[in-house]
Amino acid sequence: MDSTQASPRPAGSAAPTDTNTDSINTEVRYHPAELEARWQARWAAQPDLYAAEPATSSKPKYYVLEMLPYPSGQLHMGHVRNYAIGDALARYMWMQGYNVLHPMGWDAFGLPAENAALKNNTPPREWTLRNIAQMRVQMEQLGLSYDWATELTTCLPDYYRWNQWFFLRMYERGLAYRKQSKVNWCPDCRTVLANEQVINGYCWRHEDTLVEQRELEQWFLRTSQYAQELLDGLDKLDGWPERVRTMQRNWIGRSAGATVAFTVEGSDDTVKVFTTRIDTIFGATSLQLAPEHPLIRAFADQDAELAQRVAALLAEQSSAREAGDVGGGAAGGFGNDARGGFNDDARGGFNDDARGGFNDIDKHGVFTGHYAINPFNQERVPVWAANYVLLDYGTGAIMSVPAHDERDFEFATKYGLPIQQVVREPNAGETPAALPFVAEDGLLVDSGEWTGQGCEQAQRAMTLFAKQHGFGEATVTFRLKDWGVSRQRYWGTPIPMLYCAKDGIVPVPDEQLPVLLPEQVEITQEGGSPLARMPEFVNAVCPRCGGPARRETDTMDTFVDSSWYFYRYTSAKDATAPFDTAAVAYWFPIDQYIGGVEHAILHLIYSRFWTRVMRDLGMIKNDEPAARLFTQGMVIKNGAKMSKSKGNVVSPDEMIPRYGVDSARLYSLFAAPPDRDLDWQEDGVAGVSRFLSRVYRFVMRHAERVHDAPLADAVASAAAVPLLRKLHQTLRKITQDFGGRWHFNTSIAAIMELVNQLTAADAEIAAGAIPPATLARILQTLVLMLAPFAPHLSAELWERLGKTDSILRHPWPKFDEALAREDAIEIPVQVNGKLRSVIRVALDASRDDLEAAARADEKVQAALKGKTVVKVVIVPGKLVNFVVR
RNA sequence: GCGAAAGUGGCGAAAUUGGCAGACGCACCAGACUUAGGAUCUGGCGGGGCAACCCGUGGGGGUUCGAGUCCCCCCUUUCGCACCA
Repeated sequence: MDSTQASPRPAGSAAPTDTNTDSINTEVRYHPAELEARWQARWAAQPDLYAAEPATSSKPKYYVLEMLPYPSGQLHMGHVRNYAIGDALARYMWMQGYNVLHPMGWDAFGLPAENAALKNNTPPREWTLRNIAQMRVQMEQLGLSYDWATELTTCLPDYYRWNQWFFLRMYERGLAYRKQSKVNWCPDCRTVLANEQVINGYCWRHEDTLVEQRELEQWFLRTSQYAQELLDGLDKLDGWPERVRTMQRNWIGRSAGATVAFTVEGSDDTVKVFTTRIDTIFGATSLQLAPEHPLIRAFADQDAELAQRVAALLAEQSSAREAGDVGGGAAGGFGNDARGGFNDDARGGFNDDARGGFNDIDKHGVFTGHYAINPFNQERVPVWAANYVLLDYGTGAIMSVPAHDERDFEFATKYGLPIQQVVREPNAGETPAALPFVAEDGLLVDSGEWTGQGCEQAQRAMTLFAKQHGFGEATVTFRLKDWGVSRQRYWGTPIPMLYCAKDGIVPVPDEQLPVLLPEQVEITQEGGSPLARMPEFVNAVCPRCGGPARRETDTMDTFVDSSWYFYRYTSAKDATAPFDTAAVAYWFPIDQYIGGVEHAILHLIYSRFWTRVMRDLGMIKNDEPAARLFTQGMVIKNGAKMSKSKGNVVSPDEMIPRYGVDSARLYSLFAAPPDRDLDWQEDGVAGVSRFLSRVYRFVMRHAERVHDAPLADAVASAAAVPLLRKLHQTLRKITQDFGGRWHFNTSIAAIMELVNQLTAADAEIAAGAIPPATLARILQTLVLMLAPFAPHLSAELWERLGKTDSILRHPWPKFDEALAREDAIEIPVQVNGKLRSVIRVALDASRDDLEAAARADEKVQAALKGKTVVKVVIVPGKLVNFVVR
């Protein structure tokens, strides 16, 4: 920023004046670029301008946060919209007297930096830090009210060392563990992915890349331990969108039922099945096991032909998955989604109909030749391997009840397995329901001692019976699995673990943290983490025995970084702890969190988990990170999501020189309600810019008149009455919008209406029809109302009005209900529900007054002529309706 | 397939509880001021009709004095879930 701009020019010489002599054109004109640069320089000279007061402040606190971005290097209008919403709220809350925390940071680890390193031969750290510097300049140009003193960058050791610290704490408590298991492998990322990062079988970053399953040893965090609590907590999160809560409920996927052990005939082995319908167990006509089930393996080991058929089943399964890929290929590149927050990592556009087909693949199965015994009725049932049974859900085995389950019915029909009905419709005499009959309101038949019971009663009784006889128990199953956090990538937090030949897995001691990520590293296309090829990183000393140890070379999922970052903003420079617990106790939970809905499952479930872990470590008191969540809509252009591949990305760098920051921001709030998608139209930005220009010229025309005037609402002239009324109506609406619906588009429309009315009275005002004290009130209130939305223009005009205090902390004005009240209102008069006239009556006109006034109206009389009035509907303050024949 | 949200002028959108449909803005049209206008100002702007008036909120029914708003059926779009036993 040019230092010569650091002080304001004296009033009157601010903007270049036009050379012509026209009376309107000689007026000062709105030059946003010059005005905004000047104010930004002034603000930059006050580094603590947006600093929150410490946690000891007596003011009520307000923590407003926008999701931190991935530093791609370029802001787009999705970011601008996200930040404009948060910034308006922060500024409003400051003016309302709150102690506001409004920080910003960088989600700076991640794959794009490695890709860029390969492409440009630039080290990931350098590329990332350069992008951050560029984007910070862009943010400063947007005039956003961030306290940069609390800025955090997740790829720097003073941040990621705490990822490692938390990892060790979780390891100590058994919440971080290592296991060999089947994991999701993205061949394009060349790393493992968490379940949350696989969407319909595809990689979340590579929407055309089918995720493979690999058997690997990996680090996991025990999210499943908190599954029930994460689910229960959703009921209390009434400040979160229902949509997000539903998505999380689906993801957690709680299912209550029972496990029942079937004995394998001719052996001591049992097969445990999970069922939510133990009441239908008398109708079980086979067991279906996942093809990968250990028992199937055991059978196959002794039966070459079976082994071959199971292998064929598995092969078919994977080829069916790939068939689902056909036709999905046109979806188009990375979803550089236009919403703000973590963006460039997030992809959109998953729901092409062409994909997802493999979810509904044909059912295939193989009979193993073995049988199992139903413990309830001692019947033999055949044991099958079936492709529709999932290994990693429940026990990987089911009892198949074709009469009462659609999938089992389909399978049994195909393979000719018996179908045994054990539940009938509750009302006798009805024609029997078609099978499969899946409702749970029926009565049991042919079910031994439970025959005649209702389904729910039987479920309880049969579960208890199984428990008492030692072959079953009530079981709750969750879809939510543990979070696989190992990544075979370089640009992430090193997992602070060592492998010693003698002592096994050994955690890095706290005092050796951070385990620094080496900066000089060769990024290649080869598989595996480049860290594994660096002896100076890998070779370490075992802290237990002093012998040689090998360092873990996997890094952490970048979602670890964003799982707790908002806590550190409260004490971002703390070198001794992840955060100051007293500061967190004051600031948490976040009062308002704002970001895109694409993290409804990912970031927002991980951070809810992390919060609970920290609570159980005794570090914090809150159960949830954020009391309120707002998911803003995307910015689209020409009917499509902004994306590089479509070439319709709009950068603030092109908008700002043309229209100014205030215009770009105001447009992003004006063009649509913030929760809806916004169609970017440059003409619309121009329109908003014209509006700000009208405000500027109007205030500047009359500013001199109000210098030194005391403020007064007192109505001293007839001309002032309608203007003051409109002023207070507008103020009331905006105040209510901030506290309620957040429909800033209509807030801004209301200010436009006010300005239209004021400029229409321009000549009167110029002629002195409004006393200076009243005019001062009007102009100041107008400027204050614009302050959350157009901070640069407001600051300028505030000063031009002769105010010397900072508008940033000036108290938000209070509306006056009496002044806002209309003294007369227009009431529609209908005849048979059709509008016939509008009458003007006193606000408190009685029913009789209304009817008399309506009947006196000429148009109403014409409409009633020759008709019989059957009824008159009168709603005082609303309408009059004559019902006639 | 299941669930949710949405569908209003040429465009973005308003209409907080059933009560004047289309606020506000864009685009467009006409005019003023101009040597000039991507500036500014004034007026117009859902459709039909000279008019009185009629029609109009995805389509069809219904409730009501009165429906964009409530109920039923259907269509379309978006989002979520989708062998979870």
